[in-house]
Amino acid sequence: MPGTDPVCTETTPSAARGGPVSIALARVARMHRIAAGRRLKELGLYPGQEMMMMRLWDCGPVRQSELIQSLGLDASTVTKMLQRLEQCGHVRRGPDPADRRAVLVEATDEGRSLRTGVEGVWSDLEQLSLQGLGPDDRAELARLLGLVAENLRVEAGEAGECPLPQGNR
Amino acid sequence: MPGTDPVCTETTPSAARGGPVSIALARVARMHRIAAGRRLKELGLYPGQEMMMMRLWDCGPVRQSELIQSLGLDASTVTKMLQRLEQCGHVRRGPDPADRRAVLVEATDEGRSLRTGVEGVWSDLEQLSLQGLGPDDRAELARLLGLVAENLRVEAGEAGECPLPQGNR
DNA sequence: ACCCATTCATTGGTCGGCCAAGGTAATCTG
DNA sequence: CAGATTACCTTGGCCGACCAATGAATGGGT
Repeated sequence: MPGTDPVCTETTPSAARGGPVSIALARVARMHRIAAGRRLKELGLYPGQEMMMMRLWDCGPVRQSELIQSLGLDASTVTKMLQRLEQCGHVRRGPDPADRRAVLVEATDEGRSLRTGVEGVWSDLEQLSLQGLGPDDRAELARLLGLVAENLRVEAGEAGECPLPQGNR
Repeated sequence: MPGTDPVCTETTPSAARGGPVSIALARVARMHRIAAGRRLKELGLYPGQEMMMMRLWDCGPVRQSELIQSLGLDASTVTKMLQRLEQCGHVRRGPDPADRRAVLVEATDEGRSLRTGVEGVWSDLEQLSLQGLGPDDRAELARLLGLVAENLRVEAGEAGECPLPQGNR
């Protein structure tokens, strides 16, 4: 610790020695999100909104609470995101006649028109990320990520479980 | 718009069909971050700050610009984060005598005392995430994540490259 | 019928993160 | 040595995301 220049050009902080995979995961995810953001920006979307729209494309008019559950996000996050999406014209919101405190959400035609663009972004990103990986490597990666997701699902807010494919209400 | 109940309990949005790995990656990363956040909160840190502190633990007094580069974050993000960390007493900042526009950052003793806690959180998280994975699966996951990181590094802001292990100035 | 617990959504606050602009200091030119 | 260009940081604005607290409507007990 005397007059040494610590150089410090370590790529992995020493305190993260105990979690190499976690570090790699965090880094990859951030880069992935950045790359997604760049592409989504040209569509007029912010990262995170594309998931919302995907859900709406599949669903037709949905109650906000179902969106919250299926996305695994906080209620307030969804509220604000929908307010912005509504103001941009991508989404329409209205009261639920069956439950006067609920809100029904639906993609507008303009929102639906984003679909092909988002799909393109998404598959483009997939292709970029997995460049140079053979089919077996890709499958293996998917499998391992699935296992990790299962491990984390227990304690994290469980985003996206679907135990009952039964008629909803 | 007829009386159909689309059920919609799909766990994967159909529009994301083209990027299964990307979807899994995003989900896992978010759950991972949430789990990290829960644990870091008990240490008085917010998710993201731990990386900053790790860097500072390794480095001694560093110029802010080096932090920016090694973390791969935006300059403004680092500025604000450091302002908050300074106000919490985890970090000290001062002028660089050699360059009057630069700022030197250093962890305080209080900041250094967080290290064991953060290491614990990190390894705890690693253990939770990789539960049930054998050593070879873990190595495989690390390898595949490394490949993906390399693919994304090209276009994303390259967080954490260290091309020249040479004495700096 | 009544009250109480639950659900649904919103607001306000905080943080991490980005971008765009700006100001100051160093450095590279001519 | 003057002028333009770069590097370093800060500010302000915006968005995604969390938590905590609130209000409104529903539903269940007794």
